[in-house]
Amino acid sequence: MTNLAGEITPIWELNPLWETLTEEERTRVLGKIEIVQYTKNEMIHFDGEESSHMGMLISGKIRIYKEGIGQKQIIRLLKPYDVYGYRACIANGPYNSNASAFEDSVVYRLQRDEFVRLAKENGAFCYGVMRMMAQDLAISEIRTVNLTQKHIRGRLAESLLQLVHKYGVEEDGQTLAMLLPREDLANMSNMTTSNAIRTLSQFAQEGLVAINGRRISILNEKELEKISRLG
Amino acid sequence: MTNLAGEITPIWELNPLWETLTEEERTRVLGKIEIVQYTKNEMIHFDGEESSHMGMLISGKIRIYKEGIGQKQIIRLLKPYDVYGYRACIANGPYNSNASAFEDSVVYRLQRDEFVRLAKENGAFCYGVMRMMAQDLAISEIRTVNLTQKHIRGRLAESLLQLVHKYGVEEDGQTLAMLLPREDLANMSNMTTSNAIRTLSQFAQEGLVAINGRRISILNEKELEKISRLG
DNA sequence: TAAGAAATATGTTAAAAAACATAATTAAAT
DNA sequence: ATTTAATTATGTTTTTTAACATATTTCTTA
Repeated sequence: MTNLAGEITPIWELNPLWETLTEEERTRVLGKIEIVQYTKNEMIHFDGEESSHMGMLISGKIRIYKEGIGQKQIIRLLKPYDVYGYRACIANGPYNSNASAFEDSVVYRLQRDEFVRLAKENGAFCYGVMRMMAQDLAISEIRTVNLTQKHIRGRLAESLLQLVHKYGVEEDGQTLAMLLPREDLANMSNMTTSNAIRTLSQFAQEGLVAINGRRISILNEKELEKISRLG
Repeated sequence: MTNLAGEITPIWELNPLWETLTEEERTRVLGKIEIVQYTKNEMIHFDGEESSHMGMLISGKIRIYKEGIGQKQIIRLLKPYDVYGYRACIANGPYNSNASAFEDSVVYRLQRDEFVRLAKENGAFCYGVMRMMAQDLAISEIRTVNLTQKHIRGRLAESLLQLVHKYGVEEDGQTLAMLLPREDLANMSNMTTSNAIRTLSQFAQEGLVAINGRRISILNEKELEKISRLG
């Protein structure tokens, strides 16, 4: 972790979450933000550790995950301008998941007390944070059912589609812009790495995807959706 | 569903969530609350249906669940003075789960717009609702890992312990106060009904619990905790 | 650039859980 | 009170997934 010096881009231009801040709050917050850099695979925070900051990813990619019984469970992946750690700050308690940099990443971070102060003094901001949390809660509950009830093929298909929607594809219109190791794909999909590798290569044999090392191209999105839907 | 007439008990005496309301808001809200009765197994709301109300359970028990691929998934069980449906109201969208009365139940319910108005006009109330949601989100994420990574015995042990902590035990200090059909126990624990029955009877053979029809007594909580912890 | 480590691939075996089957018991309805 | 339906119980089979094993390839890094 390295603290960087430099100009802070006005955060309300990066994520509409901050648009409800007053002029006074904007000035204050901009003065409080730290620019922090993490290197590939560096830990950002730990499950169980008392929350100290919330953050907004500026560049790079971050994974949020929990350590299960011998296996990691990726809860969500972040792309630039996504925020993280805000739930623990609001709960005024420990983080309930780990965060680590997927690749070299830069974040803006804000101390818990500053963030909580905004939520307490600005009702519109509070309401916005709450709506974001309501969204995350719905996603989490849907996810639980998907991960527990779908079979391996359905879970993997779903993860691939999530990657498409989260990070998009390259100019060819089908190659995932996110180059994810099989292990992370497995941790997203609640399966062992072996099974992620095996199932992905089955998908390739069936012509649903094309594999070129870590580069995965989605050849038949419709069919993957069907596999995901039917479990 | 039956609308009942009668006095509304001041809700801030039932659940501290409402304590932040001003005198004016208290009077207004009390005038808006409806008393509604549901009979055993009656549906209260459906997944996907546009949210119209949030509610607070006054008497009885309610299950919140999602329909998975051919199997229900119980997300949480409510006891009196728990609230439900508030997430969908805040998100200003559809419910993302089903709610049904586990037994004859009475609820106080409040229209979405009224609830949202409180959250928008009263920052302290908004903050309280948000903290509750932060709690629910943490629980949901922990639950996902537990349900996906623990084995059957671990999942069932965990459900039994949850029932102890949620609804408590009878005067003998060990018999669950909640008489849950095996099917619901299975739906809480992400397993088939057969496996819930089989595993529970294994626990009984091992002296961890005693079964008397639907009455389950917890004989060795320590050991159940161990089984739950180790998966 | 070579050696070592990590990641990917694929086959085989073992364990876990679902599906299926059928009986016994209990609860509900007439 | 008696029939019917639902729930509980338990055994057997099949499917699914993890665990294990071992090449092969691709990245690191010295």
